[in-house]
Amino acid sequence: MAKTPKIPDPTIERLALYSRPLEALIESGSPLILSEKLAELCGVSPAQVRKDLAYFGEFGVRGVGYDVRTLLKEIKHILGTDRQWALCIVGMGNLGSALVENENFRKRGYIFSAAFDSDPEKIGKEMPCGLTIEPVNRIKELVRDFHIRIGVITTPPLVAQQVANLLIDAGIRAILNFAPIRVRTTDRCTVENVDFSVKLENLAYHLGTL
Amino acid sequence: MAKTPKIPDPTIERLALYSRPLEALIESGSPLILSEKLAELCGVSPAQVRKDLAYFGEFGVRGVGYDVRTLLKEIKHILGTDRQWALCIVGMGNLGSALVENENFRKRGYIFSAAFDSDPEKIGKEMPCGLTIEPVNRIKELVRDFHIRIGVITTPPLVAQQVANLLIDAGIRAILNFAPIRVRTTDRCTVENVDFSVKLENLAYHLGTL
DNA sequence: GCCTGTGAATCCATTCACAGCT
DNA sequence: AGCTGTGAATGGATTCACAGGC
Repeated sequence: MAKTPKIPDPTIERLALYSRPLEALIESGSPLILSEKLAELCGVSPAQVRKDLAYFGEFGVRGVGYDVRTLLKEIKHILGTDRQWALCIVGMGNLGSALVENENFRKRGYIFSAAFDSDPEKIGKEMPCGLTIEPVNRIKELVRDFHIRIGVITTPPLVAQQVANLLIDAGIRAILNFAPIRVRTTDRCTVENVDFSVKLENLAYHLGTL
Repeated sequence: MAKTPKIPDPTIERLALYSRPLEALIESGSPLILSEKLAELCGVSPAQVRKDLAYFGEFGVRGVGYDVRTLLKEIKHILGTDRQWALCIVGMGNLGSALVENENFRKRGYIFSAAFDSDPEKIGKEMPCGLTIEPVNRIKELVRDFHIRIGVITTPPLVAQQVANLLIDAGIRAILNFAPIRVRTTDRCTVENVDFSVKLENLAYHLGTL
């Protein structure tokens, strides 16, 4: 990947957004798309779309538009979605179990290669997707053996930080955290937090008192 | 709720964030917290904390700090987390089922009052939480009867927009959408999107090619 | 003519630095 | 003295508006 001078973080978040309708467009034929149309499909402004894409190169043709197929390929390359990524997940409750079965992940190249829990009841159980639940003390070993670079945390909040530490210690470089606390990391390791109730509270606020 | 002139959206997102450690602090005793400490727990700057809170009033005491208990109460009031909200959810696959069982929601006052699916196999089944899965054609009726104001979408992407339309038509004022497409709404209805794979692609990008 | 690519202008959020209370 | 509350300054991201190329 070339030395990209300074890309706004929101931009790379939107690139992922753009790829969704592009995938659909490939199915449904039309080979060309305009920034205006793509913008509408994603709920952003056309100028935004053009600027975001321009950070990475000249993917369009002036006076014409963007070729859907090559645009998608470029975006996937930028994001790294044109390769496969091995994931592990810690905390096999309802949410964890739902995630490993989720087709959306696999379709985009994210493969769950190991699942962990601390509950002796769960350890050793095989899941519908074929994975067997492993004890947390095997994290380091399996992360190494399967070349896992991304970890997913779906534990209760009280143990999330400890689990994050275990993952970092095992060499994990990126964490997707579903527990409703901020986990702390070293700068070797990136974290993205997904907190459902934060989103709900957002909605509740906008609903006001009515 | 007072006429709040112009609150940045990120601010209200962070209010929800602040409430998490505050809840924990109430358990563990200490009645007072400084903006600096709260900031550290949430991974933001102290000035940010003070500014965010100041949008809504003077909750702290100069030279002293914030009283944990009253601060949490104020935040909850602002966000509307001091009341209960009835939710409905459409799409009872793995993810939907995991969400309705999630304790986190209930603890914050979000109560699932109805669950819908279009699969005849699933309709009529009772879930561990006690809800029975209803057919989508009862959305309007049940939304009305249970005074539901927030809808959650956990369907496959292809039907998400139709479902959103049904919800809006039924009078829903806010939607939490887990399907990986942008759903369009009227301005009577707010949407928050939660797209896991966008987050993963973010992480993959930051990992680069290594 | 038409739509992309892009510097300039605008808008918005965060940080700074200090005034104001206790 | 200490820490919050807040206008002013800074830093970034979005939008504008037009130049560039088919």
